[in-house]
Amino acid sequence: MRIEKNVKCEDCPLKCDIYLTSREMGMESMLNPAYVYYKKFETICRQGGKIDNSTVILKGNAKMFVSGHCSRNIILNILIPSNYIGLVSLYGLPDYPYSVAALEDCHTCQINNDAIEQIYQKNEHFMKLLNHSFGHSVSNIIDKLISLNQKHIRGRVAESLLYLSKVYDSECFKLTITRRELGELSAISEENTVRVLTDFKNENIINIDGREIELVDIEALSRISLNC
Amino acid sequence: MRIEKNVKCEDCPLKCDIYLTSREMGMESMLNPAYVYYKKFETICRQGGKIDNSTVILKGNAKMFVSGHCSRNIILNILIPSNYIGLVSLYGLPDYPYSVAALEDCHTCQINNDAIEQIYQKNEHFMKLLNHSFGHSVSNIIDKLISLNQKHIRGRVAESLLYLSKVYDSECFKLTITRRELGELSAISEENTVRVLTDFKNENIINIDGREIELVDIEALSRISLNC
DNA sequence: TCTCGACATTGATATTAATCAACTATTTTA
DNA sequence: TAAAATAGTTGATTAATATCAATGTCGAGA
Repeated sequence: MRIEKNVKCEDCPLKCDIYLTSREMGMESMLNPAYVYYKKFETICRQGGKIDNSTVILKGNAKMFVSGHCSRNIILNILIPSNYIGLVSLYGLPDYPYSVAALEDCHTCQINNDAIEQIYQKNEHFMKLLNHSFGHSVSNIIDKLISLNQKHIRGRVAESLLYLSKVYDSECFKLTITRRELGELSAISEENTVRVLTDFKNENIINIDGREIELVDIEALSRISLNC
Repeated sequence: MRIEKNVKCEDCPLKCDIYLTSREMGMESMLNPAYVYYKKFETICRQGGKIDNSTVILKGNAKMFVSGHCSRNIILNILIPSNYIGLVSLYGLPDYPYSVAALEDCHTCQINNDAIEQIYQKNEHFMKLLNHSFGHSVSNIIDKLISLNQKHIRGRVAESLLYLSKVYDSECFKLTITRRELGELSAISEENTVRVLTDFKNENIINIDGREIELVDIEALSRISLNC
């Protein structure tokens, strides 16, 4: 982790959103964003830690995960540039309910929650957006709950692959996560993750070359993902 | 389901909260709460259905659950008088992410969301509360996610019993749910639910007499619940 | 009171997925 | 570059839980 000086961040969504409103309200000078750089594997925020800022990923991938019992992790999301951390908890929780760790070197932009809170205290539109995002969080986690509990490993891996395809916005992508982490995304063991991937390959549903994955038969993946 | 006329609801928390603010803002007359009665087993709201009101349980128990694949259910919460339905989704989601069904005959108070929204549009305090409640929802479901995925059935049943003890606010309570539903609360089969209950009884951790359950050794239950 | 149906219980079996063990391939680092 | 660490793979075994089958119990209603 390193604070970066003299960063010019043209396309920082957090700054844009907040910057515009703060200027509108003449509170522009309060923002003082910090640009923070994390090396691969570094922790960006830790489950149980105090939330005191809103962070947006500018560059690099990160994983949002929860540490369960026996230090077994479940990955909730893969974060890509423009994704927020912490904002979902503004006014909500004092502590992070999850951890975030860098999968690659990550550049972030962080703004203190006090500043955001003061600016948005009377901004109904922003609060609505925040609530909306909360609602979707609840909905996503409920979906995950059902998947993990009721789908078999083939369905869970298929779902994860389809999810990653959406995240990377292509049917052909290079994984930023290990097989173990792909397992944690589906909440199954590393070994079974590999086995299912191999099966899918042999069934000509996907192509694998190391971390390069190509979804060949999306139709089949969707069908497998929906079966329980 | 039956709309009840001429109900006097002295201790309706929804009405109180909203009533006070609406009076403050001179919008009292917009509320028009409906008092609705549901017979045991009736659906109070259905997963995927449009959310157009906020409902508070005045009397009776209900279950909040999600229907997964193969119409297998997972119960998220048991609702008791004073618990809200739908409010958590105000501004958030257009559709219910869960269903609620009456476990007993239930009396409810329902207020149209449009009315609440207009009253609270500029009420920062209420929005904060709403966000706070959202944060806790996320947090609770994440906990459930970890439990279901990483705890064994003994731990999950122990956790459910401790949860029910909190809901019913006593170490000795009469279940409002069947064994099957107790299983759905722990996301395990009915048969294994019975087996674990019987084991707990033989280990003198609980006493069972039909639907009457007494938690004898809470210490042990907590320990079992925390083991993975 | 009898019967039906929902609920509860128990044992046997099958299935699923985790774990263990061994090994190969690929990166990192000294 | 060699050695060590990390990542990926495969097979065998074990453990956990679901499912199936049978039976018991209780209350509501004819």
